Amino acid sequence: MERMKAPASAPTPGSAQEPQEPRWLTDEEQHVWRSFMEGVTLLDDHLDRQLQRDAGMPHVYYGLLVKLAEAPRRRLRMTELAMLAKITRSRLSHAIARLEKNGWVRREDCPDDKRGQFAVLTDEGYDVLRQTAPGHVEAVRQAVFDRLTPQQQKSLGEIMRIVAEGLQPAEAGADLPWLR
Amino acid sequence: MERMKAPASAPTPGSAQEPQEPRWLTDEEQHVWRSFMEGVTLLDDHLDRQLQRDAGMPHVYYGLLVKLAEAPRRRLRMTELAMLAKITRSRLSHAIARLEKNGWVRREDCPDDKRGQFAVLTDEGYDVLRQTAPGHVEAVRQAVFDRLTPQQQKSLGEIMRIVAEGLQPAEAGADLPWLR
DNA sequence: GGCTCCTCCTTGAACTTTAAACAAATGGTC
DNA sequence: GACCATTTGTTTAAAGTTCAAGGAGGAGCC
Repeated sequence: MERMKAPASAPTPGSAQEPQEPRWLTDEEQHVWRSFMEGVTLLDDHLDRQLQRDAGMPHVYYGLLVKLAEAPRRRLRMTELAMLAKITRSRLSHAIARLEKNGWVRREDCPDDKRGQFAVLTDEGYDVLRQTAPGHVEAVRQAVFDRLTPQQQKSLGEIMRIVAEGLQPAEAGADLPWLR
Repeated sequence: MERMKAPASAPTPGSAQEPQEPRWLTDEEQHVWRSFMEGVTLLDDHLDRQLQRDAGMPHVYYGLLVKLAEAPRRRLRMTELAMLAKITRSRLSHAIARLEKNGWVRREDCPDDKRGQFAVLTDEGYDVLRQTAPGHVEAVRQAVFDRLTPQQQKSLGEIMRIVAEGLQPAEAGADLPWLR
C-alpha cells in the first residue's frame, strides 16, 4: 500500500526523470493512514445502513435532500447541487431520478436558461427528512462526537477542511462565490 | 442534515418514550461534520480515480492486494481478508472474482476446512502493486500528509482510531486476536 | 445569420455494491 | 450416528456509480 520495499539507490533528485525515489510513508504515517481508512470505511457503512434502514435511502441521497431543504425555496440548479454535494452531475442525475420516483424531489424547468433544471424538494421529501433527521443525528453523535473531546472535534474539522480544500478543483465555485 | 428546526418543547427526559428531544448538532459541530464529509468524499473520489487510471482498479481492490501482499505466503482466508479490509464477505467474493479474472489473485482450497478458501496474490498481482504503489503513495501524500503538520497527522490518527474502534463490531476478531 | 466553443444535463452500458437466500461443512449435543 | 445451530463462502437480483458519448441551448465572434 503506502509501503513496499524500496530500491537500494535513488536517481539523482532534480533530474529530468519523473521516477524519483518514492516518498514512502513512515511507520507512523502508515498507522495514521490505516486508522483513517478504516474509520472512514466503517463510518460510511454504518451511516449508510442506518439511513437505508430508517429512511430508505443511502447517505448521499439523504445529503441531497438536506441541501435542498436548506436552499431558498427548497430548490437548486442541478449543477449547483452537484457542487455542493461534491458529486458528479451524472451521479446526481441518476440520484434525482430515483428520488423523483419516490416523490421526494421533483424537477422543474429553469425559466432563465432552457438547458437548466431545478431539483425541488417536495413536501413529502421534507417530511421524510423531518422524521428521519433525529435518528441520523443521533447515529452521527454516537459514532463520532460522543467519542471525541471538544479539542479533537475542532482538530478534525480543521484537518478535514484542509484536505477538502486541497482537492477542490481550483475553479470550482469560483463563479459561484456565494456557495462557499 | 444534522439540524432541522427543533420542536418548541421537549418530552420529559428519562421517560419511557424513546423520542426524546434530538441532540441536534451545534453550529460548530455541524461545520466539523460537513468538513469531514466533504473531505472524505473528495478524497475518496480522488484516490479512486487515481488508482482506476494508473492501476485499473478501485481503491478498495488495491487495498485487498496490499493486505494479501503483507500476509504470510501472500494469502489469506476470505473471512480474514474481509475483516482486515472492513468489508462484507459478499463484497469480497465479488471483488476477488474480478481480481481473479485479472490474474492478480487466485483462489485456493483450504486443506483444513473444506468450506474455506484462500485468496492468494499472484506474481502478476504483486507486480501490479509494485508498479503502482509509488504513484499511489505520492497521491496520498499530496492530498493529505503534505498538507498537515506532524501534530495534525498525529491527531488525525488518534481521532480516526477512536471512531473506528467504536464501530468495530464488538466480537469482530475477538477469536482472531492476532489480526488486531 | 452562421460558426464555433462551451455549459447543462441526460443517457446507456459496464462495473461495483448491497441484501437476502443458499449449499456445504463444521461443531457441538444428545 | 442423528440433529441443530453456526460458520464459510457464493450467488442472484436490484440498486448505485462511473465513464464516455451526446442533444440541446447559450455566448461570443465573424
